[in-house]
Amino acid sequence: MPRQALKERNRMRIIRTACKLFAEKGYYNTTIPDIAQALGMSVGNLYNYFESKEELAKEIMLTTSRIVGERIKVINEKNIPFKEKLRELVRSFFEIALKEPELINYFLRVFLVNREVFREGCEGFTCVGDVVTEIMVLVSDGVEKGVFRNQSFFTAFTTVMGPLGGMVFLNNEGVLDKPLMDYVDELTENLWRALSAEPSVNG
Amino acid sequence: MPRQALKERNRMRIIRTACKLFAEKGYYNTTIPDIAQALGMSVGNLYNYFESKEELAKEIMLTTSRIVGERIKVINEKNIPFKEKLRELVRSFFEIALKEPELINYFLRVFLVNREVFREGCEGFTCVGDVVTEIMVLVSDGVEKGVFRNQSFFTAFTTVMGPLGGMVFLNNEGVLDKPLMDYVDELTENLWRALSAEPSVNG
Amino acid sequence: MPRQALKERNRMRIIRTACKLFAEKGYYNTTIPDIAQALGMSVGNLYNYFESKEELAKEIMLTTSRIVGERIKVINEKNIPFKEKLRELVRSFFEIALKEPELINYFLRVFLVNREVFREGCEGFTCVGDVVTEIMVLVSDGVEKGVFRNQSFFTAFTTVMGPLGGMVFLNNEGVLDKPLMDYVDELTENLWRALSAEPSVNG
Amino acid sequence: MPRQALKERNRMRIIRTACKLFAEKGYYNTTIPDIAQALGMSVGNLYNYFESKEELAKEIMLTTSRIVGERIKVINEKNIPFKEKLRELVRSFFEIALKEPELINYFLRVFLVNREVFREGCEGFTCVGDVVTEIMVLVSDGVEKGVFRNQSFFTAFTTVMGPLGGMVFLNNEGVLDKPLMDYVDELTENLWRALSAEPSVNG
DNA sequence: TATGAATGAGACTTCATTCAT
DNA sequence: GATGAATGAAGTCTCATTCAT
Repeated sequence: MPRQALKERNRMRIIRTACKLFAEKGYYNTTIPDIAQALGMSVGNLYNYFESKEELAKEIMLTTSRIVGERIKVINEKNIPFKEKLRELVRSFFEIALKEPELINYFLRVFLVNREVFREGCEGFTCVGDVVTEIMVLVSDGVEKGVFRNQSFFTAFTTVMGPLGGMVFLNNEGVLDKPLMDYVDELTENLWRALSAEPSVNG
Repeated sequence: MPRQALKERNRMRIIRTACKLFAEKGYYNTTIPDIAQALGMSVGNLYNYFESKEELAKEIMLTTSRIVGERIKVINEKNIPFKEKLRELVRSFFEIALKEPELINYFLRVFLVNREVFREGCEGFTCVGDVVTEIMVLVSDGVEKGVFRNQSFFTAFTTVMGPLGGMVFLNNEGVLDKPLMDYVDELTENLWRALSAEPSVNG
Repeated sequence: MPRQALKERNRMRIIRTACKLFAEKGYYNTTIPDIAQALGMSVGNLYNYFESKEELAKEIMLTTSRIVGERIKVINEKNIPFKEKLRELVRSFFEIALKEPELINYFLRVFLVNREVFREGCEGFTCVGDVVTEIMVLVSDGVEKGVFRNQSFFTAFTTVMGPLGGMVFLNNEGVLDKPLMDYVDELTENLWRALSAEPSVNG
Repeated sequence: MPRQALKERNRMRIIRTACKLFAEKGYYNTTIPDIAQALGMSVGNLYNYFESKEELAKEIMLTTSRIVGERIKVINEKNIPFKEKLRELVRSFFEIALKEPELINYFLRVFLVNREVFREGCEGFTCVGDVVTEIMVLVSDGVEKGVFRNQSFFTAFTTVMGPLGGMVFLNNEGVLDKPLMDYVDELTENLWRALSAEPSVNG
């Protein structure tokens, strides 16, 4: 394998491992030696790949956002009714939270919270652009097709992502009384009704 | 003023000041000397009031939750339609976020994120019980009156609180293109539709 | 009760309580608040009786030495053979160690070890003079009567007190396989032979 | 020199230096920065070698006990009368106390006194096993050969070590009126008589 | 005399980062 | 590229002592 490819392979290994640790223990409770040890690599060598802990955190967010964004993109490209798109989104989000929890938890526990870390270089959500973009596509497609009410992107975005994040959080905390997946339909119904253009009698 | 009352007054001053700092800079970026300095008090004396940084953080969450819970309680006790209750909730939440941002931000930036800090002593959301209770009352009242669909408390809870938290977060980040208060109606409409028992044609 | 007497009574209570705490936990692991709490007294008031932690420690040693010294004096004044005096000394020392362990342990764990605390004001063993004096009397009486060999006071002193302290230490550590009192005769025999003027064949 | 060996060399340097400081000033009066400064090393680096002050203290005791144990072992292996073995023991102990006082003083001023530090990991005198073992060998050899009276190991142990420690202590305190070495014969005589199997007229 | 809140110096420990090998 | 010993600033917490009440 060429030099360059080996380095890239290592880079990805570091990102994945560090992502897991950060997501589990939080940014400030994960030390560089922790990460190095989990990788079976020396501390010094880590710095050959990332110039600082902060930069590593940003790279992880970029990569993670790209991965999650692609999953949503697949849904967007499906030729199914919008209510089913929402259901797929919920299901897919929950599935990631269960199978690759670090992807969602990194977002919830590292990105959303340690704003100071992402201040420079992630202005205006650059670092999570891929996810934001796909949600934007989902919503504006629906509006364009007359399926969703026309509304500010921000309310639509939080209306969708807020509950998703919330359910995953509660699941992580172990307070849900059923498996996460059992909430898919109920939550989908809420999201659908929230966004749908269908008339509401008292609305 | 008696000794006891003075001490209690001081305790509250510490809680309020520390809450602001934690909410602004995050738990790990706020040091005990920072708090002491903001209070014009010695570091050692802080420890006469709270036995550790963690314990202080928990007390803040308890107090904060009690304050916010009472605001919601006022709404719950109003004799107005449920859609208006939701609107009041959104308005009230946004108002707090604007006037006393530390109350909401402490929750978003400290409690939700630094789980390790609240592990012992806040099991099962004891520390935020007051807020959770009032939301629960709001929802189950609505269900009882046939105004809201019957659904799992958890989905209802995240459906309401997720978007609220999300909007405040975006406002903090400065990405919204209008003042936060301008989103009240739009968001209320989403929440109302999401919970409402009114028929949805395709639902 | 007159003012003066009340104060003296309190002084003794402080000395006894502090002695116990110091003996149990060591000088540096016992805080002034610890002592105040054990006394049900305020920290500030403690300083009305002793001007510093060090001074308190010295007063304790003086008092303790006086108490132990008196016990030995009683033995010295008995009209019994010297071997029996040694046996009484061992028995008495062990008895104190069992019934009022703080008296011996204060000496072993506080006085002998934290020399810096007793540097000023306890020069040349002033603080434990009473015990030293009585041991000196015991030995020189024996020498005078021709029962003990004439030897340097220091070797005689350590020959007697070293093993006594050692046995109490081992007992505290819980490593002895019999009750402390069961070692009285064996140890007495050693001490007697060590000091005795009787001829030793190979000596 | 290989990395590994350098690290080990450093480890020993730390142990020796810290031993001296602890022995001179006591455990609680010796700070980590004190030790680091004496070593010309940074505080942080000390923690690359020992994970806490307590652990360092235990390692020192182990090493020190090993060194002293070996000195006694040499005596045990000599082919000389037991009285001479005792004399050699006394002489050797005093010699160490004079030339490498930290070895004995660490034992007297740190180990014997700060029991809380050695509670975990040094149960049952594990940390000073080497010295205890050699004394045990000396005594039981003598008993076996019929030179010493048969007696409980504990009384024999304290009968020997108590006076040795006592003399060194008095020497440290500067109260002896002759050089420490001048007491060798007198003390040997005491120890010999204390342990010897030879008949004692009144015994 | 009695109280206990307040002080502030200082203790132990952690950790991102560097750099000689 | 890889190693890990070394740095040193900074964090949390402790505690003898004081002093206004």
